Amino acid sequence: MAGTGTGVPGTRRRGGAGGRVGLTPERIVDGCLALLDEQGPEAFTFRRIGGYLGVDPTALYRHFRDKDELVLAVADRLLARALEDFTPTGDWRATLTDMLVRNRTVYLAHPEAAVLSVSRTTRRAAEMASVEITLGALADAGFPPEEAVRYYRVLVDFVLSWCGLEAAYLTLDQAARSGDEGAWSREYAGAPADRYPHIAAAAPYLPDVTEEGNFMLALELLLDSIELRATKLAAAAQAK
Amino acid sequence: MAGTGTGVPGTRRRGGAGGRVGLTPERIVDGCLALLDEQGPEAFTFRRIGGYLGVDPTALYRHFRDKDELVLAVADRLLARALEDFTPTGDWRATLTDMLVRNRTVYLAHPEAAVLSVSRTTRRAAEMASVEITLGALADAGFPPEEAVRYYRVLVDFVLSWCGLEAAYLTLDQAARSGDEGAWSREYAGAPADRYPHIAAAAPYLPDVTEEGNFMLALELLLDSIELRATKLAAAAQAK
DNA sequence: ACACTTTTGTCAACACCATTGACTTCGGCG
DNA sequence: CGCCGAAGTCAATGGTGTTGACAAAAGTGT
Repeated sequence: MAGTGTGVPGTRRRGGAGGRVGLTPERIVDGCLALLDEQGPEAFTFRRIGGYLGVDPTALYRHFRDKDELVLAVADRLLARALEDFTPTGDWRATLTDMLVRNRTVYLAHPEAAVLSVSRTTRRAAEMASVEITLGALADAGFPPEEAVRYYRVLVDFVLSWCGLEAAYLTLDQAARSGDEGAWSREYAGAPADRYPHIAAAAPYLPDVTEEGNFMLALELLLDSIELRATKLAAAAQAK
Repeated sequence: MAGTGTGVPGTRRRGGAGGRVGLTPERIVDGCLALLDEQGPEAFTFRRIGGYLGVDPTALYRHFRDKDELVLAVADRLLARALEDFTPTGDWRATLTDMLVRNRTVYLAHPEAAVLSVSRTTRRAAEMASVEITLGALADAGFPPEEAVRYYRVLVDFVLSWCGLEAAYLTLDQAARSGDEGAWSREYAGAPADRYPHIAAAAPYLPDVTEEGNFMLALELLLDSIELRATKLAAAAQAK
């Protein structure tokens, strides 16, 4: 049944497709992103998306089999957006940093989509491009493919998992967040100093740690080690 | 309200508490873990938990204000289990490694519970103990509190997020997993070598990366950098 | 031009979810 | 013994994703 008709294959809607085309996957995805920006993550609902697009909620099922597929579509749009105006430089470390930071930025801009998508692999164009860039940068650093693969996996799993956690955190509703974030420093500061001396000593500095700075520090630590190994590798090759 | 009565404070149920005590928070949490292990994460429902414990679902509200509080209790139970037979050694790096590996082991043993709990901060006994140990190890390494706090946050967020991703991956249903995991190496191996030369070169080595080895490498990279900074710090202190 | 097929949106309904309030039952304390 | 608060039950509410039967619209084949 699918693939019948006389239309040229590859065109937008081949031969015999009818219906009022007021709704497209693209428009739906755009609507989801706009809706998520305006209202919170709790607005990511078929009913509210439908209402936002002026359409019956179940009409979305004509374009996406279920909610998971819709989420993946939104996620893939985000990945593509992260690479939109990206140009790798000659510095492999700057290239890696730039790309990972871009990924984080785009994920955190739409946390609920990130939460559901970081654990999924799309294997589409945007993802392939990211992988190629990462592996290329590691090759520039001087690593042979079998070693570059290991660092690549560390870096990609690092950024995906980290963003997943941050995004999950942003997705918590108000009650849970106020219970969490605010109380961190407050409750830790109130810890009995005799039972938890190190916590008591460290508590005053806890609010100084920002999410952004925390991510950047972790990334810096990882890249420091990788760079160190690269220089050692180069030195060994030199010596031989 | 709380703390009234004539009973000895600290006893199980103080003075004037009545009712048939067939249900305790401990029993509920145990039931949740057992239920999550037997059936999937989709079993984490007041209705199904109640049915599993042979009790009305709404009875749980007598012990936990809402579902979120129940999740926190489960999360803290996992943390406590990770610390059960833990004894820090004199080597700060070995201590950190041991504890983080323990956390991962416990989380991956209960992936469904891990997914729900890694993004939450419990601020309860087990978590406090973990934090104290971590900060203590970093203090042993020679870091002042304001710097130890930063590395502590990196390490805890690293292990939580990483385990969250691994656990989320383990909990994917069959359809999504077969779509994901198998195709990784397979589809990347089939990538056109002219468009993705680095992927083509690295593809043969991709199956060599195990989840366990990947985690250990990431942890090693982080600790390498931290240790390096510790030695530099010690050298600077020596020179002065 | 007309019937036909396929798509697209609508409507009503189902099953499940967390959560609430009123009600019953129980147990220890005064 | 009577009381009062705690523990458990029951029914109901408003929300969710998802499904199936139906109606209208747009292109195609003849």
